[in-house]
Amino acid sequence: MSNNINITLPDGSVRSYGAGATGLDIAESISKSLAKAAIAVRIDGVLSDLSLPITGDAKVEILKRDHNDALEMIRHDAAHVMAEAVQKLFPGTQVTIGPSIENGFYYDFARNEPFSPEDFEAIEKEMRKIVERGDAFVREVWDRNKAIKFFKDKGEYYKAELIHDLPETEEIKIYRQGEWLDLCRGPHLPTTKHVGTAFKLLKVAGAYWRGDSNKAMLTRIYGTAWRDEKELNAYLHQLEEAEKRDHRKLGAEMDLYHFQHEAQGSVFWHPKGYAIWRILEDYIRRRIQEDGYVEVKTPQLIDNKLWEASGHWGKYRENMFVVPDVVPNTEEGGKVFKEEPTRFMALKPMNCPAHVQIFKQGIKSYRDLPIRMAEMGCCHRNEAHGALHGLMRARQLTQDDAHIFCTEDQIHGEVKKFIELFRKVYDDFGFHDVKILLATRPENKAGDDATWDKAEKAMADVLNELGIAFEYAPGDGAFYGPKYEFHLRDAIGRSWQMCTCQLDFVLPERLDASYVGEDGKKHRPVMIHRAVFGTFERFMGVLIEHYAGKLPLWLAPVQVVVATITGKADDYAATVLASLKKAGLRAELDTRNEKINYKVREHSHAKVPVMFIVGAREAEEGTVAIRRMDSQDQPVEKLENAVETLANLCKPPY
RNA sequence: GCCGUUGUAGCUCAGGGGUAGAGCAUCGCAUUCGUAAUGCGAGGGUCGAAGGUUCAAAUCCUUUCAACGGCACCA
Repeated sequence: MSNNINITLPDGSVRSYGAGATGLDIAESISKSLAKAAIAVRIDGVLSDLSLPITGDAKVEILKRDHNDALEMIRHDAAHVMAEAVQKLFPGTQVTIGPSIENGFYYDFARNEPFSPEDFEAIEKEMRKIVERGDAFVREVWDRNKAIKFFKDKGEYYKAELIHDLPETEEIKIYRQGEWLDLCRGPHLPTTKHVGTAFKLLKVAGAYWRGDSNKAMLTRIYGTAWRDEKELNAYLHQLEEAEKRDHRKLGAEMDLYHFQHEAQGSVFWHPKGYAIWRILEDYIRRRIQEDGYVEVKTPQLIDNKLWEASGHWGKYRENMFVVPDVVPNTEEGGKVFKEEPTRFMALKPMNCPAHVQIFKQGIKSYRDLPIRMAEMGCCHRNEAHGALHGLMRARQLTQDDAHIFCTEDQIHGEVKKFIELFRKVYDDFGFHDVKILLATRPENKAGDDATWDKAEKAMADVLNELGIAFEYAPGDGAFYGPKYEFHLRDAIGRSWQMCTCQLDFVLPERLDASYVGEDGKKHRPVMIHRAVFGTFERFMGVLIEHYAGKLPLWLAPVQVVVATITGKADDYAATVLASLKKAGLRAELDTRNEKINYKVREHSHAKVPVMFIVGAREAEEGTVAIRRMDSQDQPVEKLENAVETLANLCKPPY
């Protein structure tokens, strides 16, 4: 065996080094400046410490601070530095885990006293000291039992548990920075100095140990870290900007809707908000009618016997609003119910069981399939208080729902048809960055594994055949079948599931739906649950944030305001408004006794996309001065031309 | 549901044991104005709710409700 190893560099050149040479050795052999700038090394594609000896032939890439992976390492190291700082300042705090995340890092601590944002300054100060100290991150491999004992002796029970649960095959790696050390799989930057000072602690939050709500609640500190101050400030600025796009803030400012305590989690839609709703509803109706859907309406309150049969009573009850099927007691000061209720109904949390009931009316033939049964279905879900989040997570929600009853042979065609519909719709709304997941069987599931195998394979096949990239989300499926999840991000980067498409082999069986096949025998239909918007509520929330409230003309609740400069133009302004309304536009009139500056400012804030401004001159000449949002231009046009042009611009895309 | 933070006028916020404040918004009057705030005046609050401490509570304490940030759960 030779003592030399061949290292292939990214430019294709091959150099020979003694076995055990490190990334740093290689960098030094290339240039002094590279060695100085190097922060990590990629060995055969695996990110590693610069100081790790390389034992065999390998492809090696030296990474500098400007590399994308560097940012992740800076954040991970910042988490370690924070953990040391916290343990120094708050003795007795146990460390648990602290990964890098998108835009930053966090560390979960176990401590009886919670941390407060007021502690941040002290922690950051201590972190800067540790960075300034510049200790090397030293990698050590420990014996498993020694490591467990070490951490237990230190009172670090969470760490000991982590080590105990690591697979036998895994090396127990410890990274040391000066006196402080932590269990970690690495890799790390050469020294704490490399973390830099472009970091900031952002918030404290509770988080369950190992993500399990039955386990202890830890305190998590979130921070962000960047290569330099400039990047950090840009990010903090971006956060501020994102706050301004928040649909809850814009919803109030634009007078779209409100919430109040008495109907927690349910929306009071104001005229303008509901105008947007109706535009969405009209649009999606046109789309699904073209695709051969029929529309139905089903009951809100349904006896629990149906929910028992469908499986919701067993698997979904904690999310349902249950209503005793009893006449309430009306005695003053008496109990609400004289006796403990024994019969129950429930507000529907989903539309599917009701749609199956419609399917089951009469006898269906294979010739009737597929049946695409749609409903703008209003559902109620008893969401945990902490889960509620404006329009994104409400207790009353309305899905643009449909269930497609089809044969197994039709699955491919129907799913494909649906994905084409999804693409058209999201394109029309300007949503181009959609993440697609295939969610597979959860633990709490109905149906046998063979059925699940079949369903999951069918769904993966369709996407593969259509050449659509997707990722798996193991365990995230509905209890009755696997599903596609289509996720969009909100203003502050949170991802929300919108569109969905779920295959279901279970419910038709449970509710005994059948059709007569070509062979004259009974068969089970397959059910495809799908929603394009998902829910109107969430779709609107994302829509508002996506456009920062500045909705495209066809969606704007008020498309144009006619604003007068002087009372002398009031009569003319009324005729302008009439022409706009006649052309089918959503128009309003502002003849208030205010200066035009004031009106322009106010309607701009209300995000009205177009203003027709009329004064004495326009009244005289039969024209309007047109002001588009965010434009300094004020072209003056003949009224008829202006209305026609605007009407064309306001046409829905479909 | 769990951890933390915050609740004062319609909105944004100041005040912090001794008579409840500002700006914007609202209403009235004046002004008739050319593209992001015209002037003057008036009205508006059980200080989230309940209980407690105190001569006195918006302020201190307890409980509770809600909102916000996470976690868990999910469209």
